Amino acid sequence: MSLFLSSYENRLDTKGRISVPASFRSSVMGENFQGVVLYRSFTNDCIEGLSMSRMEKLASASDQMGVFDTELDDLSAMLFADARPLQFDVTGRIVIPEDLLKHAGIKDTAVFVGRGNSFQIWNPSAFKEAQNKSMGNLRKLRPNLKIVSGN
Amino acid sequence: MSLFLSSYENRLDTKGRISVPASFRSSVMGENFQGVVLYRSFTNDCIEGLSMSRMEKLASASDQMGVFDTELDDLSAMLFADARPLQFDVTGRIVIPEDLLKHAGIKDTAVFVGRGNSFQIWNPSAFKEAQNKSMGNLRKLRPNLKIVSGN
DNA sequence: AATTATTTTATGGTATATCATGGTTTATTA
DNA sequence: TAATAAACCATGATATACCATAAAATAATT
Repeated sequence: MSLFLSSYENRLDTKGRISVPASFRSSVMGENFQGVVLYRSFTNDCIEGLSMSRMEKLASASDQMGVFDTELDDLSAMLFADARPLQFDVTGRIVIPEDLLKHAGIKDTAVFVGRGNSFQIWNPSAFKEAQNKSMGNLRKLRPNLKIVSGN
Repeated sequence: MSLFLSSYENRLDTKGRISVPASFRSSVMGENFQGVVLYRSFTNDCIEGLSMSRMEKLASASDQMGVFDTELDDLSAMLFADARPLQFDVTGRIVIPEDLLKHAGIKDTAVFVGRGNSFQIWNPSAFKEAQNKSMGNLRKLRPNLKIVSGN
């Protein structure tokens, strides 16, 4: 499974359909579930996205840990209850459920934001704001920030 | 076997019949028992649900451990005694036994809640309450909560 | 490098199938 | 035979499969 990288701004049509960026689709290529899993972010006003294979990994992890870790149990419970498996149509679109759109404040345009093993879907202006904010935080905390270079 | 994901609110008809969500049905597709196994939750006022194949896995697991762990033995004994195998009808409905409904306080509407490898059936308002509670727990314990990212 | 051709991708609209739900009839069994 | 449960049939709402076009990106050609 390849990574979710870069950002793409796409439009929703009248039925709430939206194209998943082609590069995001290809990172799910070869898996048996041709689609993504979405859920409302617990921490931000945005939608979180995962591949089904990753979701399955989380399931087996929480299966084994759950007995001992009630916190993790709460977490995974919320996650699985909220998670929406959404299959691509022939042209690579999904329809994002109403409550998810509402949670992210998305109306007619959305940004898909790569996050490596996952991705997020944002209202475009909300994303810019959040981005500025975290950029500000970075500058504040690390005036001489350098990206680690390593092979 | 695919995962039980998302939540679905369905209605019971006058005979106690209720549609098992199509996506839950499809996660049992291909198994020889076309239905689910239900039992009263030990920890919550709700009904627990499993596929038959998973029930069988639990059986063999407790077979191996049970000899040494009397607690686990008691637990699995209760589980097997209480478990009800319920076959789908042609349209994908089941009738949930009276005592299970009573235990979960379900009257005319129920929510099927995905939990990964299992699911639960709740009274809608009771579920909302429980969900708020565990969300509260999470925020309290982990203000900077992040979903596990790893392999 | 500029232009054209070809493929991929995004978007819009319509038709079809699926699903949840209700009702009716036939079998079971107490 | 009355009561109960299982099989059968019907339907409105909704989602998804299908078809068509526009825009963009890539490749090919001059």
